Amino acid sequence: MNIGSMELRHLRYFLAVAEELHFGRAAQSLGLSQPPLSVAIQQIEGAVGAPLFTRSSRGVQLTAAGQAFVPAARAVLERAAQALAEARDVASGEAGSLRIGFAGTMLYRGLPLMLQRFRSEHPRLKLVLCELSSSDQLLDLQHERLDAGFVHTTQVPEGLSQILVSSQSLVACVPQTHPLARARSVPLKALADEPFALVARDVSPDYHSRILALCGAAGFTPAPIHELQHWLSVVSLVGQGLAVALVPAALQQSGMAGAAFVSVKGAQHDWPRYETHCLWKAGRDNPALGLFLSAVREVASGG
Amino acid sequence: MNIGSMELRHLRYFLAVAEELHFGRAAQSLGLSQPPLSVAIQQIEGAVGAPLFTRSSRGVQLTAAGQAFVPAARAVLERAAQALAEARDVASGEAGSLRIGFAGTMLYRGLPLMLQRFRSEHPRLKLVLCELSSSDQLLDLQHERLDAGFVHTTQVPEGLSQILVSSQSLVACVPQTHPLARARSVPLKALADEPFALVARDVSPDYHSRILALCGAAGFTPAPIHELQHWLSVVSLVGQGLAVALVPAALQQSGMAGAAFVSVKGAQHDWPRYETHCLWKAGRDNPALGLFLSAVREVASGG
DNA sequence: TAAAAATACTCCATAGGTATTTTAT
DNA sequence: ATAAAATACCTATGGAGTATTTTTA
Repeated sequence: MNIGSMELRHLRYFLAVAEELHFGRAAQSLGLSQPPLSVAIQQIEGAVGAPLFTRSSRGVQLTAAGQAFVPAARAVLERAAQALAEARDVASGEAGSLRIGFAGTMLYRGLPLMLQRFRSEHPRLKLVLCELSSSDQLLDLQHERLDAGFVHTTQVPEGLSQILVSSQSLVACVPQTHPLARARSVPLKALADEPFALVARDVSPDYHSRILALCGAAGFTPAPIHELQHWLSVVSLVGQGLAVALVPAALQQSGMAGAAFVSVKGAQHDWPRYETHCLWKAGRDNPALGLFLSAVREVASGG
Repeated sequence: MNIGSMELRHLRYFLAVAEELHFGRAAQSLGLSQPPLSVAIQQIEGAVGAPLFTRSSRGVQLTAAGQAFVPAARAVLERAAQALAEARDVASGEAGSLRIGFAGTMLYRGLPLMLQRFRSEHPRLKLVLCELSSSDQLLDLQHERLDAGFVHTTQVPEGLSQILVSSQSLVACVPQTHPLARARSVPLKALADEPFALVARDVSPDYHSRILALCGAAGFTPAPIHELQHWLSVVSLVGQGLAVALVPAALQQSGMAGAAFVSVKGAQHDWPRYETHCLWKAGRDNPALGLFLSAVREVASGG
């Protein structure tokens, strides 16, 4: 008998004999008769290549190899039980890990609070956070490299489900040195003749085109246009007096120096709002995801 | 199926399917046909209590629980192989541990050298050293609480085997301030009127009575007699000017302050020598013991 | 001689094989 | 229509039972 034919059964039987030091009683405690137990022990001894017990009519003793094998066998059985339990826990959602994507602005709108809450409620669930642009997240969600993502998009692709997490208005972002910075609100058209900062089309194609459409509706085409890779870069550029922008209201919390935020006149309900959705691939089977989504729903509705 | 009926076979099969993500190919790689593999996988899934794979005609995918189970299952199999290897190594004497007893004076006669050599030759064998009186060692050897012991005795009890490790003469030990300290050699009778230090009868009954017999043969009965628990205490007492003694020559290396060693006139081959034997219980099966004993034989004969 | 493990044999439970069906794309 | 897993059913290995022998103290 080689290692390939060793089974947990052999370890269970071995430990029973090591415990009782008596084949008959060990067999009884295992609920079988003595001869098959003798056979099984001979089989492990074959696998080890050496006797594990010395037998005599006086009783049974562990050999040195047998003594060494006791804790080892116990460890295997424990590890096996643990393996089952782990898988069970992951299946029930009590343990496991989730890869969560998020667009940078979520850092100013609910994400930290939500994660903190979730972590304290489910300490055995590991969250792997990935800051990614909205479009990257959509790809990763579809390829199942992410379990869920916080995304800014109006067009939700086929096969993804969503929860609306937050909806914010767009506000004008101008340098503090700019004359408009002190106004209570400005008409969109007032931004017409300024360099305009936008997140790059491929980072958030949806909003890129939307904002251009808004400007078009207000009767101007912004020029020149600076394209940035990140919303924070947009605000930073404005803060340095180099552009104006239309940004989600949440960015007022960014604390970026030199940037002022002013609401836009005529920004009513018909205006596009800056919406954040939590997306996930429907039919994904990570059980922890269900728990995560209910936490998201709670925060989205409650606070 | 509960945990008690899980076998290593299931883990092997699971890992094969997890590897191939295809029941047919996995079965082939395991050298069996597909249906029994399907059955076995259903059995572990039963043990886990949740599916480990999502099946479709497109192929097979691991569920979250399955993903968690892969490393766990691998760990169990590795641990099992390790358990066999450990026991095998102990059986072959390559690993394991030995409890070695020794009388204190062995620290000055070969023991450190011998252990150092043995350790470098057999780094995976752990030696547990126990300083014990000769009589305690005899008991522990017979009760198999020790694998081997370095003992001073002439009477070797039944059932113990022995190797003569060293044989030293007895020398007189007197205070450096004593007039005899500067002599080249002294007759035993010169110690007649001094307080006499001995190791206690129950620590080394053999030598206790032998030394008294020697004194008797020399025509005197030492008095008063101080009984110490340890040879070093004997030398220490002498060093402090409170007694004289007959001690094994090895104690000259102890470096104890205030004690001088002088050979005894008339101490010829017919004198009892102070012999150290390595003893072990014959028929003891610790395979590492064989290696240890051959190392002892080497040192005993060679150096 | 007695107590205990090993052996001999018998049986059946179940692992594994073959043929077929079901399922999903 | 096809590819793949599940099911049904059969076979046979080997695990477990009973009776007996061997061993050793």
